[in-house]
Amino acid sequence: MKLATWNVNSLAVRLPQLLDWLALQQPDAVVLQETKLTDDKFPQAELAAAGWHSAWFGQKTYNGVALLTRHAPATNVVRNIPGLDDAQARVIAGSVAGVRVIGAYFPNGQAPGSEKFAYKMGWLDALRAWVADELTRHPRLVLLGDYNIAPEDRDVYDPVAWAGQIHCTPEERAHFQGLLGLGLVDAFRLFEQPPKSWSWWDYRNLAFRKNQGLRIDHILVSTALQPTVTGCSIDKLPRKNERPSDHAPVLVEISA
DNA sequence: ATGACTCCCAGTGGGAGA
Repeated sequence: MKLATWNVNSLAVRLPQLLDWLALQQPDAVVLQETKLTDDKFPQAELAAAGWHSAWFGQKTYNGVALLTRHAPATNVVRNIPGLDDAQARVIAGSVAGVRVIGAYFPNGQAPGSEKFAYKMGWLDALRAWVADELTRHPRLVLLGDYNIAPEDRDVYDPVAWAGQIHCTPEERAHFQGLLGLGLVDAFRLFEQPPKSWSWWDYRNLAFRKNQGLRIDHILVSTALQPTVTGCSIDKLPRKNERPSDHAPVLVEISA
């Protein structure tokens, strides 16, 4: 099966592109972040007309996530982290063909020491505890989305300039390692990849043209699934659109 | 360079993103 994650930065703006991309890639399941739509505005009919089942969870202006599936509706759908009192719509999980799929839009964190950074840390604590629990029930699990964390210096176009900055702080990287410690592996790094592989490029400064970006969108697979992973890649093509999201989709292929 | 762009809600400016 083929799974994908894409921060679309407004589903209202990106829906035509998303439909084109789904037709091209034909994934089995896709998680979206930053839909920026209240639930009443989710384009369920348009996606259904294109052959997609949808589960969604949004809010006004910010955040918002969705889980699209090709063959059947996702089952046992969960919205946000159980037990975490969170006003922000950041997580949607569901079971797809025997795989537990958790799509997440991790908090940005703004700047180390800020209130939003503290929120990010608390959210990451809750996520880790919940994913640990999910793994006991669902050994075949994929955690994918916009992590807003660049795990290593090789995931940053200018690691000196970004040292200690948001997405690159030791605290955020420790949380990423903590998720790996649950028994998850970064699918992208299971394979040889082009150097300077990023999933996000700033809209400003001709950053995409200069390939100045960060790898902050990730697909973590459980150790039970790891032997069945046959590929993982970033699809830069949508970032070349006339009106792109600032993020590119990431895809993983699982043979089982 | 505390910028640059894009999106949103607002309403002709400002917050947020990363």
